[in-house]
Amino acid sequence: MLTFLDALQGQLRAAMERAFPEAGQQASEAERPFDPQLASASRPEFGDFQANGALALARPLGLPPRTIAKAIVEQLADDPAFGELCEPPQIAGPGFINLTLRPERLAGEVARRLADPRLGVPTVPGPSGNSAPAPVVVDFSSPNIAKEMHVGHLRSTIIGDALARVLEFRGHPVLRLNHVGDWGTQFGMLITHLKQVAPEALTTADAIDLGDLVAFYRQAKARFDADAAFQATAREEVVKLQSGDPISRRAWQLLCEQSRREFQQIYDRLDIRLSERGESFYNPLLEGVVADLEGLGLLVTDDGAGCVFLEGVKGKDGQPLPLIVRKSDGGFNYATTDLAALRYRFAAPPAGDGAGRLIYVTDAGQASHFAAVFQVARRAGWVPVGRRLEHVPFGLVQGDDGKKLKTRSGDTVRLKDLLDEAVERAEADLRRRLAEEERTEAESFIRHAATTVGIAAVKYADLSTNRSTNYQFSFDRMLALNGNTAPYLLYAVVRIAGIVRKGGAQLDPAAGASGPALPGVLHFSEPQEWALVRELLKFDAVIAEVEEELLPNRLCSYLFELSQVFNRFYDQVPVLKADEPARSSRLALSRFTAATLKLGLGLLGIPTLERM
RNA sequence: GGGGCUGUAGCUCAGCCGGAUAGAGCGACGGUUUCCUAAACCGUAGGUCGUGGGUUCGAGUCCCGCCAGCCCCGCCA
Repeated sequence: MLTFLDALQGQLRAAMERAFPEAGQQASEAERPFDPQLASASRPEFGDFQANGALALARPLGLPPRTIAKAIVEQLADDPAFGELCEPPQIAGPGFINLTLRPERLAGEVARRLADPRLGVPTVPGPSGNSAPAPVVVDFSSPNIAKEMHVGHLRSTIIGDALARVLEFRGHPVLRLNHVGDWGTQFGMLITHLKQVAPEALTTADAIDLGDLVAFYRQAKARFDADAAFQATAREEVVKLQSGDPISRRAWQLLCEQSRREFQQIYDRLDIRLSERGESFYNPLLEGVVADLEGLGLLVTDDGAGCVFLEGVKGKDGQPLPLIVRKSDGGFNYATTDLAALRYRFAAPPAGDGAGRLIYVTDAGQASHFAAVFQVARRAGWVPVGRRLEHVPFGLVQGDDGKKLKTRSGDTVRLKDLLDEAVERAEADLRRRLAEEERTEAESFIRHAATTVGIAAVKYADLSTNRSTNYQFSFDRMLALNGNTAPYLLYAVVRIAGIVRKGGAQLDPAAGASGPALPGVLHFSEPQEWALVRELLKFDAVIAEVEEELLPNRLCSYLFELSQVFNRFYDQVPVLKADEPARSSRLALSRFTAATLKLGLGLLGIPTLERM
């Protein structure tokens, strides 16, 4: 619908300017040209679009809104391009202009998209001619080395991946950066502990298997908290590591490699691709960041700490709050690292990534931290004009009790356990249904279907709620076969795929040439067909919206609504039993629906099944 | 004390740049097996959109006050 929307936007504005030339002239000169306020129709009976611009003009023009609407509609009647696109407009209510696209244009658009593997979603053009668009950095997941991935990493990982997929599909080069916590004072105690319990690991390859890193971390932490001598050694170890001591460095690498292997198991299960670029990467740049802030006159030393005082952020005593970038002991902290990373990502290659847009997917609790970092970066001039810098916050994962999700014993929920349970539940559910229906399926089929459904349920539950609010985690709800859930959508794909198979049409548009030919002209007559056509054609606008607003739940809602509209269509209109030419046209709509659901779910990081 | 987020049907949540009669799923009640795997479809009931003001032709949406919950606030990330 985006191409139609663009065309109508221009036609409406031109009509408004022809209807009210003087006011239009003034509006343009004031840099506030007429806005037709074109939007999707709020109800189907109003057509495809509604233009609300006449209402806003009532006051400045001193005319009743319906009179204004009438004048605009009269001008539209003189525009042949408009006449080819739309039925005659209707004026309704206080002065809305309702627009209905001509059926043959809708049908033509369906045919065009069916022949396109991208289903009509355009790719972004380069900024100037042939050159590639600037990359988008999506910073997400970001677990800590030597710790386990837990439920706290779930949303960042899943939301970040979905956003990256949508941006990639739109043709942006995307840098998926895993900003892992691989640097900092905790490595002092970890390395000290490693040196003492397994010194051979530092000289011999694969001498030990660290195995349970979490237990290792706990042991180190326990000793650090209890033993003053250990503490002192650990502090010295931090200094050694930072000064590049080879043995300390080797120990650090061992810990990182072990963690990386464990993280990768989770990423493989979730089918998530990430480039690791941890905090240590920016280590050599920290000095320069602070020096440059000082050179810019932004740095103030307060209580021995290097601070940039924030504008518009006041503390308890009414004094401005600082962002500390150099600790009183001379060390740097996460704010310094975040500033270094931000600057590097915007900087032109080869000294940086040359990013056009920088997206941080972290929990909402870090909002003020990022606001502070962003402010300092802007004041330092590290955010080039025209580039976008966005924190994409999300709420907590809560249990049924409305509190932060914990295990029964009160521990943090490990991501591995969470995924295991989802898959186990999906499998039990599938086996029960197979038994009820007296179906027999291969073990490999059952395991594959259960894994797909279980993981999809976890992902979809997270993505389908507006990310800014906390969300209540519930296996029962996410695995429900009805409602806005992954199982419902996956099953919709299976059913529609079944219809298409039986009807003999090709599902994959890319393979269209080898399958039975589509009808040359699509014929639609029933309102249910038109409702489905209109829903299908919204896909491009939905993708554009997710790209802009970074809200995956908009795509989820769309896919769910599309399934519902399809089910209504299939319930009320015969497809396989219809006579030609309706049969082919209806099969084409079915094929289009399945393709849209598959593509949309794919962009959410959810693979589909042919049978389940 | 300051700042942020949240508050919409019994429950879980949508609600796009302010637009026409506030939506969905679950749960409850009632109806429907001519095509695909009924994991569906149709209908009924259920709302002072936390609350009080304001702006506007028009407010769930914008502004201000208040209430409640969660989170953040100098050297952890």
